[in-house]
Amino acid sequence: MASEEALQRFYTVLAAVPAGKVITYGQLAAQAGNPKGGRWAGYLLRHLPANSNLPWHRVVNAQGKVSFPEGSEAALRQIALLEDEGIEFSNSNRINLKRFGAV
DNA sequence: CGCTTGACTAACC
DNA sequence: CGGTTAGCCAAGC
Repeated sequence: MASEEALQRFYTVLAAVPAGKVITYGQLAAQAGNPKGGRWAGYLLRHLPANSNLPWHRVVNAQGKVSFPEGSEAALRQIALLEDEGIEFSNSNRINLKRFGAV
């Protein structure tokens, strides 16, 4: 089914994101075959298998920011992982997608 | 089958 | 730049 193929592409693309780079939900969904599946990407990431080695932390929204409320443990964890990979954050926890964008 | 919800995005004001 | 509206996708009830 196309859905399963899209899902496979989604995981493939996500796994293909190099360390030190980030990708937006929209781009991720677009490369997975759903140019308008931004929400779909978010849904999948949210229901991601716990024992997967997928770099979910390299996925940020179009604003170059974490899609979690600032201060939340999930957001802090993601930011910490990204910084550990060399990603730099601006004064507002924003990432320069022009520099760190995987696309 | 139809409405609501959600880790989204772009356009508009 | 912040708040609102509309569009899209898939899952849950």
